[in-house]
Amino acid sequence: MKLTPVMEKYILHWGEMGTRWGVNRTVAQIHALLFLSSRPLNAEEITETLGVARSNVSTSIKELQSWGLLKTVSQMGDRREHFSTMKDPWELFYTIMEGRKQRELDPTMTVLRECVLESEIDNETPEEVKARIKDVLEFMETLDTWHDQIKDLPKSTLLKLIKLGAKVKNFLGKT
Amino acid sequence: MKLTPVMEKYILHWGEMGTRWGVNRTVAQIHALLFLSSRPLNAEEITETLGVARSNVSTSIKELQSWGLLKTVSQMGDRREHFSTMKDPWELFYTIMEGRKQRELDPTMTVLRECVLESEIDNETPEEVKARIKDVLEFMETLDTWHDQIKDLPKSTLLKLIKLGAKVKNFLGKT
DNA sequence: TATGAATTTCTGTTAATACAGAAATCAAAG
DNA sequence: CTTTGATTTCTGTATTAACAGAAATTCATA
Repeated sequence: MKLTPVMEKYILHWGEMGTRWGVNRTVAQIHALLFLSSRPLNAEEITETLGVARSNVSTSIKELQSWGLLKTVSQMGDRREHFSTMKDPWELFYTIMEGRKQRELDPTMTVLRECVLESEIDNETPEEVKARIKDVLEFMETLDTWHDQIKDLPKSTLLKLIKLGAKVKNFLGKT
Repeated sequence: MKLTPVMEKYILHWGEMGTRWGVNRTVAQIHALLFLSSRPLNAEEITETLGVARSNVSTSIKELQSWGLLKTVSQMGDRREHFSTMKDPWELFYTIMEGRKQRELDPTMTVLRECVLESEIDNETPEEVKARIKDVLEFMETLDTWHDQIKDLPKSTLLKLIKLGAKVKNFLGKT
């Protein structure tokens, strides 16, 4: 697939950002490419367009799939799998949030619960520390609940909620 | 500073999580240590407690400071600087959000705006691609506005907003 | 301004990660 | 059962990041 300079810029930047999010450059670049592409691409096309190793593409596709970011499309008369991704930034955002929740929030809450349990019986962890850990756990549980509540809301509702946020601020600002 | 097994577990886990967020392990561990600590610690104490190189602590402290996560405290009769961090998870969360916004959202919006401008005049970027990039930019601007609106809200107000979110969901669910 | 303690910067080493290319495995169609 | 194309796994290399120790710098105090 032929990239225009702007598409290249977009993809390269996305790749850089990816490294800040704990996914490697190639993974982020592939996602950006599929996001811009008007049609599903197969692994070979991705390899050629981005100029990375075929094997790298294979690994990265698996990674993107584990995030639930890829749709796999079979085309008539072509054995090769073709990949595409969601075009709606909101949907994308949610999917990534879901992934982060599973990879970061859930395991952390598990560890924190263990910490709370163990500190109840170890007779050496200071009360202050116990309380602090409980605070973090509670905070994360609130985030988790919130995530649960909004994860299925349609985009339009979410936008309303955001505007609501603004109103609450204005209201509170005047009192 | 002496760590109990639970504190150690907490700090080690936080370090692991740090690597998923683009900060290195030591940075995250130092932050976790200061978070649990009942008093500000100096660089030497941090070094001994975590068993990492003194120079590493120095670099990591600078990194944490650049995120606005450290308070520096001078103690009477002690030339050394002592460091502490916020104890309120919400405040912490906001501070990190602010940092991420500056490091990720802001530069990305800049690049996207450049992409939009350049694609207006390059006569080669497909309309579809232009639209897609604009969508992402618009999405990020919405996030940015939202961030602006809620960043100064007190914790209590935010909690109310979250509960409101639940109500909106329930309401919509019934119609 | 000289001194000494503390911090920061510099340098070399080690460890971890990203990556390409080759080899092996798998799956569908004839 | 074989062929063909695709994916996955394996292996070696290169790049990046983490780290320790040494050197240099900073800064408060005398």
